[in-house]
Amino acid sequence: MKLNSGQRYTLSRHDANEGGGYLSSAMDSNDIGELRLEGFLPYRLSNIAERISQALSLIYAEQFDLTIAQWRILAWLQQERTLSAKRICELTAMDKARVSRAVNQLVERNLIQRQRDDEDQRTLWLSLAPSGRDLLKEVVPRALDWEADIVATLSATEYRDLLRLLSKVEKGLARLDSPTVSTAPGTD
Amino acid sequence: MKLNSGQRYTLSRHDANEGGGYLSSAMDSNDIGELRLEGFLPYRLSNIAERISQALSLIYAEQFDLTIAQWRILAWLQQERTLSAKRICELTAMDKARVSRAVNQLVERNLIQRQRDDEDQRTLWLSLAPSGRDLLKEVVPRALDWEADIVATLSATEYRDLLRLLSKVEKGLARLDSPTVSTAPGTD
DNA sequence: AACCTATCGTTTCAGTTGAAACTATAAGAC
DNA sequence: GTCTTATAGTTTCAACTGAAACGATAGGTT
Repeated sequence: MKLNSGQRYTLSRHDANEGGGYLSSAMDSNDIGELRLEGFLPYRLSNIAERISQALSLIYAEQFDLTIAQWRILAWLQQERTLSAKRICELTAMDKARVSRAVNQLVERNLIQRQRDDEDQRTLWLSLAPSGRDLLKEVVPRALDWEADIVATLSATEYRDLLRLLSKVEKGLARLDSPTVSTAPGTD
Repeated sequence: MKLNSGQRYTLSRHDANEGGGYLSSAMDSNDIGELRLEGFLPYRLSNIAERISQALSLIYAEQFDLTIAQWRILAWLQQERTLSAKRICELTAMDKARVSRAVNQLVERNLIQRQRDDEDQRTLWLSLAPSGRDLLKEVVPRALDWEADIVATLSATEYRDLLRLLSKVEKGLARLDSPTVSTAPGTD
């Protein structure tokens, strides 16, 4: 299988897509060593995600004075009741410095509360403060309303399919992120 | 239709999702004024996109000393032969300062060329230099290979569906991005 | 010609970011 | 007890970012 215009490279984790020749857009590109960005998933995803984030952050920022980091933390706390900063890092894929700063700003604004763990003085448990809960009651409907507008072009089935396919991509990602567990029992 | 736990808000661009009750995840949340992030498309997209970008940028950065901005510009130039900085801004959703700096770095490294338009001295036409073309011949196969690994969990149909659904979302976005044309003749 | 407005790209500057250093706590080894 | 190593979260610092100001060019009006 001629993978890419004679170029050789060493680490090929998969040898071939057993179907052969599907994944049309990307594979077509591959055959001649060129890239068609419209068919390159990383590009498409980050492009769309960035546009959406930019547009959505207008709601967070202008109307509620929240950064994206702050909003994400609030949203997760609303869902999980209580979380450590470390867990938030994992959930949001933000680094701990960013999380630390956003958390501090939220605490200063009295939107969330911080409490030391009794058994491990290093960890702080974060949870929504009443005013944070109130704020979310205003932001969340707007965010959901806005999302509904965006996806109005999709049918119910398409919407579900999209989420499902994204989950699959996420799984593929996780598989590569932890290549050490290749033969492990698997925690899924 | 009870949209969100009694909260009222003024600008609701759509009145109802005529299907009613579909978009399960998001709409379920909406009914009780809470947000389930797993079903919130903006969150899912930016989360996955960020993880992918982070992972992919290891290839660009560590092995080829390219920032994401630089890589995007190279990839677009490979595809379009010649572009102005302005057009690159539109294509990549990056602001012009960022593009300007990335372009300068690429010119310094002799990966791209810059040439003034004869008729309009303000615009500079950018194109790949031979060494830039050579570099891409190395990077592109790796990027495509990496992508193939990620989407190996998807069937050919699923992969195409995903791209198609992303396009639909993009269209929804574009529709909202230009809300000024609501009553105008419409430039679509 | 002079003037006004618009556009392309660069630069400035203040705010944000993340890698690495750091502080404080924990837990195991001796 | 004292080491040593590990972990949670903070802070430092240098790099990056983007909004706004800028310089240069274009095109229209008078």
